[in-house]
Amino acid sequence: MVAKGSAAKARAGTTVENVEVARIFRELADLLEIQGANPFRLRAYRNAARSIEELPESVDAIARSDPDRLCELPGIGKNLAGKIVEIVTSGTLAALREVSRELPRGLTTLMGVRGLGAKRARALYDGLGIHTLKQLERAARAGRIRDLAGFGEKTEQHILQELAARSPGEQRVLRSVAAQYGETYLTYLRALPGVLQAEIAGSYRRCRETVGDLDILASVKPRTPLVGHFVGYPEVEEVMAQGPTKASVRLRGGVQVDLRVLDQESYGAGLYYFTGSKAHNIAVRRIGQKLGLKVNEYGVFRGKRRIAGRTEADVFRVVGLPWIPPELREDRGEIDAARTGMLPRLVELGDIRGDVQMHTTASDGRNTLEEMVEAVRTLGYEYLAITDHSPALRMVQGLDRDGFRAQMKHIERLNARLRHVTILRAGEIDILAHGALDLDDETLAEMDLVVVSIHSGFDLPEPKQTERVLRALDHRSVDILGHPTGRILNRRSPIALDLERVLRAAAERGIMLEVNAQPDRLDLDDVSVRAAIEVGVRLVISSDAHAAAELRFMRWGVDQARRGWARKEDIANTLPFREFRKLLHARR
DNA sequence: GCCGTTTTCGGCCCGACTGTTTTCAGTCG
Repeated sequence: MVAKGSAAKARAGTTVENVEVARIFRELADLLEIQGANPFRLRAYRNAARSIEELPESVDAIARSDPDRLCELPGIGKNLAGKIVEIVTSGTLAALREVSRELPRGLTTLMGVRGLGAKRARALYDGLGIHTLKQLERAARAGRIRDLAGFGEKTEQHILQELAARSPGEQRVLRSVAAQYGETYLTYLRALPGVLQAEIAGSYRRCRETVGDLDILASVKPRTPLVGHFVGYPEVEEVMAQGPTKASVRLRGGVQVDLRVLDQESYGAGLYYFTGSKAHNIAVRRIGQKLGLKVNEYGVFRGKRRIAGRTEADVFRVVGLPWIPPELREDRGEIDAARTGMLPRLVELGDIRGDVQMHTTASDGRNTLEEMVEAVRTLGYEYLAITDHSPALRMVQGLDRDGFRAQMKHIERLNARLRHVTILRAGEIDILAHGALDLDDETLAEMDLVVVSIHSGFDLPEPKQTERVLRALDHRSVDILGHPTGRILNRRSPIALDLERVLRAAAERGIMLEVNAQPDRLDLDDVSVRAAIEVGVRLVISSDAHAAAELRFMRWGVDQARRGWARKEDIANTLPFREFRKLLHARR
């Protein structure tokens, strides 16, 4: 199916997406694994897939214009460069067709079932001819799987459970939701006497926008029965595994939580190890190896002697690196940066001086302007922009020209008597179908700050969508492009946009891009944040609050920006009000 | 299949738990 879709696209003359190339490589790796191919070859395909996925520019464009440059991408050599060119030009991959002559493509979906890997997929196919989830379920129900060598009754039951559990809960959990589950669990665990330290590690600690599961790490005094306490948590629905130092449970609501218990001497090494990412850990372990050291979750060892483990900083120190913030640990260049003293000093929540997108009851907000101002004051910000919607957004009753003018007058009166905080007269103006703005030029020119966003026409093809956005950015009153890709996590894909061109245009015109901090938007994403900074685009982090309580979403946006290597100076709303205002004036 | 402050050949991260095994393979993170 993958190859067919690509072929159709290639014929239509449009580009093959990076994620699609990555998916083909992953599928090929899975099939090769089932065939029993050299494991390092599989790793090469999977590394390449990841590398392509994280590439902020189009691999299709590189393949067409300058194929030699493909070999400069991490994990891509001559062979894989050739395969990328083949995918981009023909839409298919001969190697994939070849493997699927021997093995049905569907076999790889079996590997998506927890507990089934390549070996068992192969056994299921060879023994029972199973290559779809439906066949798998039927065979399990009929009790035919238990007779296969290496399988048993328990495995069969487990497969049925996994199949039953999977349909609704395949999505990753939003970081903000994971935070609620995780922090409560943590409080419960810490309350057990004998628990010395406990933290959430994994992708949650790395501040990824979504998490697959939660990894909790704890150190205890000897003989503390933490695993028992862990599985006894009232919200636990199912205990999936339980050993002396490790356990996995599934909570009501479907979130999986893993616990690892270590003693204090190993806590730092364990925290480091289970924070990941896997790719980062492997890279650092390799450095350790070259120094004659063994790095594992219990510490760093020279021979049998542990030379580090109590803290993360110790682990980094003995392999010759400074401590690297978890947000950067993705093996995207942070290790080289650390080695050469080039790690960025990342922006922090405390650096934020203003919030420049929020809504009031004048459009779709739930609190009045005065209530929002008061809430902003409590947070200690110096300024805020009120950015109610424009008229095109019918369903929320956006403001029209007169509405905005009345609101601006109102704000002027409020500003006259406010101290310590200034309200910017602003709006979130819709970008209409062909890139025109949803408010007259005169009113726009009177505003202190103009955010423009797309709220309709999400499905335009890339060239049209890109032209539409570029045209909107041509408007001289525009200051900020709001939630630039329009994606909603787990619900709506990003619009098709040539982000490179948009970034270049924004850089030229001094237009800022938003990192929208709504936990289901987090738009721009981490890779795009970094790409924006690299071409010199200034960013803002905005809560886009639709209620006073949502002003606190700012933290999710800051996390996201940090993952994109953003420093304080990359984020315009870390500026004091005078300087931020100067920045706005300089544009006009 | 990639990659190189030991290398263009010979490496490529490491340990816990489960279930099916009589000492370990498979899977996962």
